[in-house]
This record gives sequence, structure tokens and C-alpha cells, in this order.
Amino acid sequence: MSLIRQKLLRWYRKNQRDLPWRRTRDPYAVWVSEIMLQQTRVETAIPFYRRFLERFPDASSLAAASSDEVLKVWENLGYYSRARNLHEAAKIMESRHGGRLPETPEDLAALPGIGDYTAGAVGSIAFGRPVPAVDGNVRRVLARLYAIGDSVESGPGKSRLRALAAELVPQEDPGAFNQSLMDLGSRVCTPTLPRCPECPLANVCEAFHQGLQERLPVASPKKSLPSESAIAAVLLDRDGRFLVVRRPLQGFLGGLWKFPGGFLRPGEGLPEGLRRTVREETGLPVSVLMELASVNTVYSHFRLRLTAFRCRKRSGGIVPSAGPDCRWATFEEMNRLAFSKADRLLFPFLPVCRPRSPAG
DNA sequence: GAAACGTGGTG
DNA sequence: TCACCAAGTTT
Repeated sequence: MSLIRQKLLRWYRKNQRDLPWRRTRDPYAVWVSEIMLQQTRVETAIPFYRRFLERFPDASSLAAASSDEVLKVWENLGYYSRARNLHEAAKIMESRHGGRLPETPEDLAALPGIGDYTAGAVGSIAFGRPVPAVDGNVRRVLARLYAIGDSVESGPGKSRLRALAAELVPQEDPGAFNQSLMDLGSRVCTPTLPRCPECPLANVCEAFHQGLQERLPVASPKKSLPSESAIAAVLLDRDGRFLVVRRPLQGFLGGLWKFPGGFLRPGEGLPEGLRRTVREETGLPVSVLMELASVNTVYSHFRLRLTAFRCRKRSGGIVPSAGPDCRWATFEEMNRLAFSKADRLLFPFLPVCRPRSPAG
């Protein structure tokens, strides 16, 4: 037990990565980094982390921001409920915790967006609490270290690994220990082709001993992604501005802006579906003129083919007035709003005079 | 417990 | 082109 800790910590002192959030002990910064790192690679999170901390250096500045501002910084990071929860949690810190993070894992876990893992990570790294931080890396390392054949994705499997991790966490510098486990998982004890010859734990690893390191942990079968179709309407006013609407904050891509339109029903034609969805979203009856572009994208739980059409307001239709969730925007203004990846893929096909980018 | 929830890198 | 998956949480 203490041998494992010792080997791990020694390896970590020599091999730990120089990451922006490891250069601070500011609990706010640690918290932001941990939220960004949920289901997200370190290299992906780094530039977002820098921009976020520059724009929102503390909980007060974050709490005072609008959701549009927060989402714009989060644009392209994905899992946008994280940004919404971060924002909401900052407001709670302002009103109930004196503008700071609460220190106990229990109080941390009570904040939106903070679950078991993040409460443990922030609790141990920022506040020195001896609690485990069990993420996918740690589950994989422990499943191999103790040659656990049961699924580590099931409820019982997870609690078993959490109990193991809890026994391993030292009283002194639990944050370094937790991070050493995660770093080992991401750099040595990788999902495929683990680098066992480099591993400080190889000689005490049960999976390596049994030659099972490539077969553990057992992964549950994944479902193939269904394919959906959606349509988008490109509507211009007399000044060449585009009609854009904001998605509901709680839903899919919540709070991001989009072109009017939506998902096609099974068997529904594209122009027909477009007229229906635009009317549902904006109340505006439109005529469909011509197809502008079609883009494909993959989300966490379905594939999407999004087709954009140039549209025109039908005579007699009431043009929607600008509001918090609906507005006419120039190309420049749209670039200051947060859009999803798929919607941004449509931008180069918009009918508007603008500087053409040098490379495709 | 299962499903929802994004995006980009990799073999 | 495609499946897999990366510092999970919420409903």
C-alpha cells in the first residue's frame, strides 16, 4: 500500500506535466480546470482554460457575466451544461459562500456540475482533503493493478474501485497522489498498448503479472449512433442581416445560437420540414428558395446531416422582432455570438460579402 | 441504471 | 470512413 504510494509519487515528481492549472493553488482555477477536463483531453482544455481565466479571473467576475459571455468562451469545448453549471455555481458561491469555493467535498458536491470525481479532485488538490478522485484513468489503473475483471463501468464496479482508491489516498498531499494516478493512466497505463516497461508499478501490477494488461478493464459494448437530419433557414432582412435564434438554456447545445429550423420528422421532406420548424420557432411563414449547403457532424449520441436553405418571408408574415432569444445579426455580430460546430460549418456558405479566408 | 450530453484526436 | 474514447454529471 505505502509502497504503491511511494513508487507513484516518486514517478510523479520526475514525470508530472507542466500544466497551467498546476502552477496555481487558487481553488477557483483548480475548479475551472476540473470542469473543463470532464470528458475532455488535457491538450484540448489548455487554451480554453487560459482564455477563461483571463476573461473570468474569479467567481465574482464569472457570476456577474451573462450566459452569452460565458458560452462564447466555452464555444467549441462541448458539453455546454458544464458552462451553465459553472456559471450557476459561481452565483451560488457569491450569494452563499462569500465569493469562494466551499472547502469540504460534501459542500463542493452540492454545487451544480460537481459530482463525485470533481468533488474529490478539487477537495484534494485545492484544499488538501484526503479524498479519492476516481476518473476513467484511475479506474483503468486500479482495475489493472488489482486485476479486476468485473466491469468498472457498472455501479458495483465503480464503488469497489472508489473504495480501493480511498484506501490508497495519503493524508499528506492527497492532491499530488490523485494526480499521479491520473497522470500514470494517461501517459503510461493507457487504454491500448500500455507502456508497462516504463511503469513504476509494473512489478506490483497483477494484470501485468498475468499478462492481462491489454484485456483489462473490460469495456461494455457501445451502441452505434442513429442518424438524424435537420434543416436550417437562412433568412436575410433588407440590411443583409441574418435571422438567428437562441436555443433553450436547458436543452441540447443549450444557450447557443442557431439558424431557425430543427429536426426533420421521419419521412418528412426537407422544404416541408423547414417551413414547419421555422414557423414553430419564430412564427414566421417562409418560402424555401434554394439549398446552400449540407454538412455532416457527429454528436455524443447521434449523427447529424444539417442542410441549409436560403428562404424568404412569405407575404403577410409578421417579421419576428428582436428579443433575448431572437435577433437579426450581421456576419460580424454572429461571430461574437456562440454557435455550435455544425452551425459554424455553414458560415462559409452564407450569401454575404466578406473577406475570403486564404485557405479553404 | 440507462440515456443525454460535444468535440477533436487517433489508429 | 469509422469506431473508439478523453480528468463525468445530471435526469
